[in-house]
Amino acid sequence: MKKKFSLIAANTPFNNSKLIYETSSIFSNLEIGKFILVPLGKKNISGCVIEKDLRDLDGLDEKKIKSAIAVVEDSYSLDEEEVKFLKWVSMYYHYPLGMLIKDVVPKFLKKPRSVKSLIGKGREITFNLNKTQVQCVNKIKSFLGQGFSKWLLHGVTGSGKTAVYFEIIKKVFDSGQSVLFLLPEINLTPQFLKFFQEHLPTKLYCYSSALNNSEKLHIWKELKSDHDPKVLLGVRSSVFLPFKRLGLIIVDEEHDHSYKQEERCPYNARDIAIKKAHSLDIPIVLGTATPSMETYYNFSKSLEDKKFYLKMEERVGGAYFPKINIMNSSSKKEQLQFFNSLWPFNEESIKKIEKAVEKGEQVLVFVNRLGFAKYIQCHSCGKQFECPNCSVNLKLFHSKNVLSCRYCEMSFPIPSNCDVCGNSQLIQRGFGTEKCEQVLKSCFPSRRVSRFDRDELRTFSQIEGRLRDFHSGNIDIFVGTQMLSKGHNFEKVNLVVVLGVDSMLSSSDYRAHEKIYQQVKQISGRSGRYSKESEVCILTSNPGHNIFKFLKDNSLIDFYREEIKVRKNLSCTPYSKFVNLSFTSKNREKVVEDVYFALSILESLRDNYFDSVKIFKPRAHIIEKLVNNYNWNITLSGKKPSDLHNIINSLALNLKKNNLQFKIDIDPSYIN
DNA sequence: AGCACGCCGACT
DNA sequence: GTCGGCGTGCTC
Repeated sequence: MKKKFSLIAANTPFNNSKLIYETSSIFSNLEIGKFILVPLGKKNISGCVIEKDLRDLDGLDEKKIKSAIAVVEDSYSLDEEEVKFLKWVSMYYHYPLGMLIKDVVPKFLKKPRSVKSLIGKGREITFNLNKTQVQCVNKIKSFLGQGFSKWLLHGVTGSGKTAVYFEIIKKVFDSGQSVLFLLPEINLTPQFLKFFQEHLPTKLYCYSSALNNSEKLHIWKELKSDHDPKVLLGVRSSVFLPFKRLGLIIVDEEHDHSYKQEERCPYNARDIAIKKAHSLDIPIVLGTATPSMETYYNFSKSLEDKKFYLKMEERVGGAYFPKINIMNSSSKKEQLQFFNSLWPFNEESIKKIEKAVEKGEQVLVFVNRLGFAKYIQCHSCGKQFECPNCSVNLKLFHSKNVLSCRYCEMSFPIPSNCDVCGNSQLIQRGFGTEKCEQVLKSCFPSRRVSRFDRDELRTFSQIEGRLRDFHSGNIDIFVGTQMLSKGHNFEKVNLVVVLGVDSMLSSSDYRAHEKIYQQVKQISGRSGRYSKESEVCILTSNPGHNIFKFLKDNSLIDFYREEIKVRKNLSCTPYSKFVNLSFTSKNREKVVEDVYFALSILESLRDNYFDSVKIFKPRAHIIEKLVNNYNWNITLSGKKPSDLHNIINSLALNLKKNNLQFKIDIDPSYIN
């Protein structure tokens, strides 16, 4: 009998993860998508069949090809559509298919632990939808079951997006189809889950990092075998789940950067969801209060695009927007921080907080940094205490009484004097949540001040406990990081104080302003959800900055119009596509040599074939040394995506010959 | 990515 | 001596 060969995608970067095996001796009819056990080196590993009956052995000597061993299990396989889809993701992100499959398909287990799907109670609920909500629902409904359509639901915080989602989801159920509801973070699932559980009459699933592999595999298998309509609430990795009869995808908080995976395959789940909706020919709804620049642009290009751009500009129940108050934190009086016991707050903000708590309200304080001080410095010689493994200063934590690095595990006891000059006066620079907590506690000794950050709260139940404390009124002032800014509904909060905006303003990333706008908007959404009068105080040493004008006037569209001009002039996203190439080595000279070698190849490729590609000079990553590895980048940009993809492929071929590895990040979420 | 192999420094 | 640290090289 003639031998048959198949192409297998396995978890190895070797040969771009695609390996050829002889499969005819064991399997007469092997299907694409099956996982089989194959020998690789001295080990047996599992891989997915991506092509069968190969005619071309890619110039490989037949003797070198080994025989596959066994099928992993019949019920554990991908179907051809999934393989096709994953192939596309692998191509688009230039990430080896076999490693992608390993990343997004739950590992095989004989007997996965079962997860009880929740059954919604389906209690009838009649929303009093306002006119805008009804219009949005009707528009989207009229396109359901009509194939692919892409919607932007741009609704300010508190405008009632959930009700709109709910109505559409119900309609999709009526036609017997399932819904994928994507959320950027696991902490946002409970509130939606609770609501859907109460009012939807169907099976509900949650999919997030809170599940272990066993539970993930169980859900994965259940989705494959069970055709009943269901809703799955999930984080980014759930775009890869194998739904049967998927009728709708919703991407909530579309602009959120948590949709971008930074490690392994750096994909953006929102973009993949759009591609998935397109290939399944179903509608997709992107919801947000602050669209990303690229989404805003995509929905404003033409009149036709604008038809799918739905705006909800009012808060339901006629609630008002908080007043945005920009405070100068570097007025003369505040400047002398050593004599100012209120720093990083100013007098005005402390007074506001005092007034609010006296009224029996609660106050939120946002700080974008953990710890007590950003770093410490010798007063005499200026020495800063740097991490020995990373090119960053060590951060001071009072609670743990250490200096520690946020990138590696290193921690040191706080030194009593400078190891260079012996001086014992070490100044604390910068601030974090701990510092703010301390200042507030000393300002308000009789009030209950509490912290909400990942340093203080390590487990899911700790987070829930602390939130319960706050909701029940046991906490007056809550100091937290971004993890407090999303999703929560606080009844008695009408004052929010935002600190640390200045460090974001000084970022070199071209998206910095967009991010600030989105974050501040998100944070202000926590204020005054149930009140007519509420306020957001932003402390900055640069109150005259343009961005604050837009924030104050609540004029997002004006801000975007201004910002998009900048993008156009600088040829940034959405006018140009970016790709980041990163090179790493333990040896600084080596990485610099590598990156300039890559540059020379790129330049000649560009000159000969891809003149639409723009190449930025190699430069060190913002944190050049990370856990003893030196990181350098080359950024490419261009208006022709195909040229970008082709130049990367050519570069990869060239560098492989030289045994040089690098990482590719398509549409990176920041550029330094 | 794993994994084995091999070379060197430290320690019962 | 031998245990174990991690640099290097290989895998259809």
